[in-house]
Amino acid sequence: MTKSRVSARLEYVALDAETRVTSDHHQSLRVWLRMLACTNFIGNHVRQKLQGQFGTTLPRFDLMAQLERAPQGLKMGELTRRLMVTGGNVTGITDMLEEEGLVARATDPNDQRAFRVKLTKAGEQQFQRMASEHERWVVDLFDDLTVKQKTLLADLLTALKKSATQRLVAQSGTRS
Amino acid sequence: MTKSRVSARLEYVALDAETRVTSDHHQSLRVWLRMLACTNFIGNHVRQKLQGQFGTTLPRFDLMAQLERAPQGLKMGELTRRLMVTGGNVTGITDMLEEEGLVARATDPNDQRAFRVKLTKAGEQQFQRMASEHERWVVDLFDDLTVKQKTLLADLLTALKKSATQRLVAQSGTRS
DNA sequence: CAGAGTTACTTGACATCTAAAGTAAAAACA
DNA sequence: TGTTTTTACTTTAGATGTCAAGTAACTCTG
Repeated sequence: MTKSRVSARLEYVALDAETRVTSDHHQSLRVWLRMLACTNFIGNHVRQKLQGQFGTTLPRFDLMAQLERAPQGLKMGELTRRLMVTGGNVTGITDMLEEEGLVARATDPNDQRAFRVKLTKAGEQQFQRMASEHERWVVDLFDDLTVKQKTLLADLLTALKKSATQRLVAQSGTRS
Repeated sequence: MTKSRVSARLEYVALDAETRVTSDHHQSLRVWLRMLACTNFIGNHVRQKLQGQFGTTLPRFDLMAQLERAPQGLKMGELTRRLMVTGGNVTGITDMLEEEGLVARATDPNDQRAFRVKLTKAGEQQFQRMASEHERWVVDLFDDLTVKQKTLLADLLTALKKSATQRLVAQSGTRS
């Protein structure tokens, strides 16, 4: 009810200068919610496919994807940064993947505290099988967008990431 | 291995018509990853703010946000659809919010199985306080984007959602 | 109206996640 | 050199999340 009322309001906003202010004010929020919905939708789909066809999960796939492009291995901290999750989480997922024999922790010769996490042979093989399928799924979902639209979307996302990062830096700078 | 080779390849793609096909093929994947990174980044920020300033969580806020625009209340199933999460999850979050006195389950007169979940007075008040802050955070993160850019982004996301939805429908249709 | 199938929700097992506290090694420094 | 501080990772408690099985109420059929 209310949701449709909101949508309805947005429809005739273009006609009403008074309401337009409200619309502009809410624009960022609406874009954000739409983006979140989109991401959830696609993410859910990919997750279900990954579970159904390979019996694995999205976080495990993501971690393996990071390792796959780092043949020399990655330290836990590096994985934390790249996956944008907390360290404890990386520890847990790595434990799981290690139990499954897909990754291995190798001691870092330069630092006894750290590990280099690498894909095992089995991990590489499994990842290769999953990666091409994974790409197919994503490409398929994006299929109605033109190359130009995708380029535009990528650029806007880059701009958004930059904006958000700078705002965050500015804010934390002010705080101290 | 393959992935880093891909990145390197993407650099000089503009010069090579033969390779451009490959680039186009990977474009959707790259857009998707960028979108995911963006969403995670902003989501993490909002979550931390919500935790720090109001001691609550993003899923609770999201659920309350849905209820706030539905004064007559929403059934659990409706929440499931809108939040795009499973029913068990909605049950859990609703339980928490109910314990905190922010929402209430009212029996549905037409259906003894169902509830109408509503915000309590306290819930409404708390949500109002959170919502304006929440919007400030988001607006701030989007601040470097122009109105035109945000409009464009919203439109592209709508197109993407539509594409993904249709592809999904087409696929499940084929399957049966 | 009785039985079968649906629907609405909850429960249980388990995998992610975070935040915060803990451990041990490395680095900085006095 | 010996102490302090950082850094790298793990552990813990608790909140989400999924999926699948369970329960109870509705609906549909004959």
